[in-house]
Amino acid sequence: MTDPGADAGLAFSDHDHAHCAGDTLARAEAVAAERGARLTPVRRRVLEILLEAHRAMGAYEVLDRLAAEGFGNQPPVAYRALEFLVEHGLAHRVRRLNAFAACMHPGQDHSPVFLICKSCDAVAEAPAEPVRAALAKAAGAVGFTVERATVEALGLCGACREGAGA
Amino acid sequence: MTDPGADAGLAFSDHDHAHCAGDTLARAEAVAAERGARLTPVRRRVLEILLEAHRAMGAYEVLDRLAAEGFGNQPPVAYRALEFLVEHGLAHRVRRLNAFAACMHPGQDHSPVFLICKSCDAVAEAPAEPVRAALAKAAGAVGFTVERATVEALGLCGACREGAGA
DNA sequence: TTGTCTATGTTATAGCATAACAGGTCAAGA
DNA sequence: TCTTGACCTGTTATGCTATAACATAGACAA
Repeated sequence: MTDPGADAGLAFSDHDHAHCAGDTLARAEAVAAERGARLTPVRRRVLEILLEAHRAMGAYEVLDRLAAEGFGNQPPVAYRALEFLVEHGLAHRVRRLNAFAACMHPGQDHSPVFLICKSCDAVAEAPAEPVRAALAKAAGAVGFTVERATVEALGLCGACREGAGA
Repeated sequence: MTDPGADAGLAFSDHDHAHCAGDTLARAEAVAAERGARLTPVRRRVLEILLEAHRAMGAYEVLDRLAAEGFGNQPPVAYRALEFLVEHGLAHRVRRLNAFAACMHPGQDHSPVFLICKSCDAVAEAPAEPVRAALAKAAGAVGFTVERATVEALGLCGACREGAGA
C-alpha cells in the first residue's frame, strides 16, 4: 500500500480504517525516527486524529479533539503540531479547505496532488509526477523555476458519482 | 497578446503596464457586456486596481484603496466586487496568498495555472491545458472526476533568478 | 407609481493563523 | 552534581481573512 496510485482509490472506498491508519502511523514513526524528528505525544496524537478521520480537518477541529483529551486548548498547540507534521512530510496542508490531512504514504518524497470529493469530503493523494512534469514544462517555457506547487482538484469521487444517481 | 503563453512571460518583464492594463480592461469590459454582467464603478475600479498592481492583492489591501477613493470601507465591499470578478472570469483567487489577481486574458475559458515569484511577488498565468490533462488523467485512474482545480506554483521568475546572482 | 431586482452600505461576528513570552523537560558536558 | 542549552508545551493576546444579516438606494419594467 505504499503506491500512491493504489491508496488514492482506497481513500474513496470502504476499507479497514483502523488497519490502514495503523499501518501508516507505523511508517510515519519510522520516518520520524530516521529523520531524528521527535514524535511527541501531542504530535503523535494529532497525526492519529488525522489518520482516523481520513479527511482534511481544520486546525480548530483538531484542537477541540486535543483539548477534550487533556492537551492544551489554545490554537498554537494545534498549529505547532500540524506544522511539525507538514514539515516532516507526515501531513499536508489543503489550502482550498484551510485544512490539514495526514499523508498516506510518508517517506516517499512527493509534492502531492489532492483530489477532494465535494460530496463526501474525502481527500486522496493522487500520483503527482505527470502533473508536476507538465507544470514544470509550462513554467520553464516562460523562464520560471518551480520550487513548490499546490495542486488541488475539487470534484466527485467514483463512489459519490454513482451514488448521486448518475 | 491574447495567448496565455505570451503574457505569462510578460508578467515577469519590464513592460508598459498602463498599456497592457488598459488593453486587458477593454477586453474585460467586452466580456462583461457579452455576458450581461454589470461592471459597476466599484467593480471596475477593483479590476483597475488589480491590473495596475499587476500582482496578487489581499482583499483588505484592495479595500484600503477603495476607501481612499470614497467607496465603502467595510470588508464586504471589497469581497463582493472581487467575488463578482472571479465569478465572471475577470480575476482569479490565489489561494496560496489569500489574495486576488486580475485575469490577464479574460474571455478565454480557462482554469488557470499560477506562477508566483517568491522574490518579486509577480503572479503570471501559464498555459494550463497540459497540466489539466495530466491532472484529469491521474484523477481518472482512481475514478475521480475533476470539476475545478487549483494549480499554484511558487518559485523564481527568470528575471529574479538572474538578478539573484545565480 | 409601484413593485421587483440588483447593487451597495453597514453592523457584527465567525473562522483562520501567528507573535511573544513563560515554564518545563531532558540530555550533554563542565 | 550542577549548569547550560536546546527543544517542547502552555498561555496570552492579537491580527488577518471572510461572511452572515440586515438596511438603504438606484435601475428598470409593468
